[in-house]
Amino acid sequence: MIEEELNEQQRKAVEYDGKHLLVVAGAGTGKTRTIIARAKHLLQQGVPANRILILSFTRKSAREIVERIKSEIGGITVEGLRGQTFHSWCMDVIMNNPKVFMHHEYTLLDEEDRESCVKLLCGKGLRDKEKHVVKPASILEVYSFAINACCSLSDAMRMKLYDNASREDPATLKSIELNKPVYEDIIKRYMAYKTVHKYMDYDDILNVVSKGLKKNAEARRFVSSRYDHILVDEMQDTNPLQYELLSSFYERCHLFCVGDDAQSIYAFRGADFKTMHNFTSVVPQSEMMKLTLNYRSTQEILDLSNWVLAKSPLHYDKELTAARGKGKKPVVVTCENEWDEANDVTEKIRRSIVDKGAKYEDNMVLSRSLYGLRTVESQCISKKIPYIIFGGVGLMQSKHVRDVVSPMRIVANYKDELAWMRYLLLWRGIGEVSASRIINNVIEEETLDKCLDKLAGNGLQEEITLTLRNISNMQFSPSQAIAKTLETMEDRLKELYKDEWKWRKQDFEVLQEVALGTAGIQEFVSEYVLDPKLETTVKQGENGPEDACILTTIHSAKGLEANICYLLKASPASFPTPRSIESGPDAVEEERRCLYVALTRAKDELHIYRNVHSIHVDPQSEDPTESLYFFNEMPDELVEKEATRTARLNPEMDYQGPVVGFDVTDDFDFG
DNA sequence: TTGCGATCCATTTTT
DNA sequence: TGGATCGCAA
Repeated sequence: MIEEELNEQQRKAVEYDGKHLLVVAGAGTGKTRTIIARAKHLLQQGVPANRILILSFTRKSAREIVERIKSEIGGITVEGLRGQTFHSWCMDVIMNNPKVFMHHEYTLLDEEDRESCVKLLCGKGLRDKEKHVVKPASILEVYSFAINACCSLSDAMRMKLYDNASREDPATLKSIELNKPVYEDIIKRYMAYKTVHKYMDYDDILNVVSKGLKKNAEARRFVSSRYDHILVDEMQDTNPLQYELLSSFYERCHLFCVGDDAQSIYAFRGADFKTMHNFTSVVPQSEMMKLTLNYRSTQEILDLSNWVLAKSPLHYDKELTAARGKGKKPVVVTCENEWDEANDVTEKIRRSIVDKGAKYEDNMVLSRSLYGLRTVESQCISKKIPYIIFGGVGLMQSKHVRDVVSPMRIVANYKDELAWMRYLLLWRGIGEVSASRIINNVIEEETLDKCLDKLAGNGLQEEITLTLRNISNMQFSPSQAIAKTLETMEDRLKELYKDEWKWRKQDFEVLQEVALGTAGIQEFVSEYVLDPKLETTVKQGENGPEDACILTTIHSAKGLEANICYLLKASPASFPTPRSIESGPDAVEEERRCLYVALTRAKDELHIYRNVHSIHVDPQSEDPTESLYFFNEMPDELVEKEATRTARLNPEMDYQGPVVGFDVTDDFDFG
């Protein structure tokens, strides 16, 4: 057992014995450690493990916390201790209380299903009253925001479609009022469609429980009496809907919430970090505490992070101090373009291994977007550097896996129209029209078997029915069902994916592995929507998956740390993005917090990349991408500067400052 | 109606 | 870079 020392602030929080507590914890101040210590403290006080609930925002951190508790707490039984996302917890609540919520036999829609659903309802070429094209995705965005932020449709439209324009702007208001019926119509039809087909989307999971508990005092009493303590991680990402949900537990449970307002980067999902500032007035009988001592980074890295935050017009009241003391200054690397950047990053990674004896996993590459990781990824491949991508499209979302899962979904719930559609369209000779006809013909039957009999009567290719029958006969061995499905579908899949099939096929071995952990088709298909266990993609497993460098989006990096961090594309027009500039100051500040999250991941070394053109940026420029650039006017003493060879050879580059850490041996290998 | 090829498009972030 | 969409031929 690792008995890590808690500092005074942490200990006070951990041993808090009032009702509700919010711990405002800066980056690297031991947020997770505090939650774990709290859980441990409660267990030692004799609180049964099954009366403690740990909630987090992402699956990754929920999983990590529970794993760490299990490994760090010896001697006490942690059986029944649960760490879940808000979504998976609410799903459990729905399943355990079927009579209260009445949604236990609904099929979950994932993001893609949901979009095809709305596409269906929109028809093609839908336009609003001002003749602008309305994209199904933006309807969903507005709808989802309204639910999560608990706001009106008009407000959601204003935030999402009108760049968060002022509430008073008459032109905007007029436009919203004019177009609202268009959105309202589709949304209503979407909601009706979900009800008819017994579908539930991500937002419904929270909404059903939150509203259900709020309305029904009896249910509230019953459900909340299941727990004594609720520990909430990443509190700054909690949106109004989740607040509402938690409010049903104020009375009977103790809340222990941990978060950092400066790391709030989920405003696009309705989270508002300012709510955290009001915690003590919103939550009755609550108190607030702070953690300010940083254990992760060296002072130099924190100095830069503090500077970024201090330049914000918002007041974060944060000045982190490094418990570890001095180290190396962050390095700003100027490069020519993204290939030059990727080359330099991968070269540094390679050298950290060869020269310094580091492991691959000591290296973390951070990017604003998934897209931005591409170049580094391809360099990793050509240089044979093993890597893991966090925040990537999981295996479960990939096309070929969904293809194979679709017949399984049909068997799990043969009324699942969307699954039928996807499955039938796969086959040669069946397009949208025939597929709809077949579905209408078949779906009214009373049992799956009758359904299949009727399907067979349609004179279709034999494999279409055979695949479904096979799965139906293997209801309780999903792994074998996958194998059998591959047999009957392989010819068609080969035809569809051509030479890609060779590598796509390998994914199914992993999928079968996952399926072994579930009791049946039913469980397999519903679990994968909520918790696709394969959300990371490991490639280039030269040293096996145990040691690989981490490529991640900043959003997925929250809670992670690494000795050496590389922040990509920290150039103007990237920090902040033009898009956020258009959306106003709030969005720009969210970008700043994003940058802050990125900087504070680094323990020892931080390399910040920007392109050559960033050097010419004029803070007085008319162009907001230049004037708002976060690294404008950065004091020289905070960082070291260097340039890649290519950038340096660029004749246009008239950078006068010192070029540090650059010599011939520093260059990359052209051969 | 289906399926293929060409063209154009845009690229935040997550449950 | 690929992805989604559009238009055209079978």
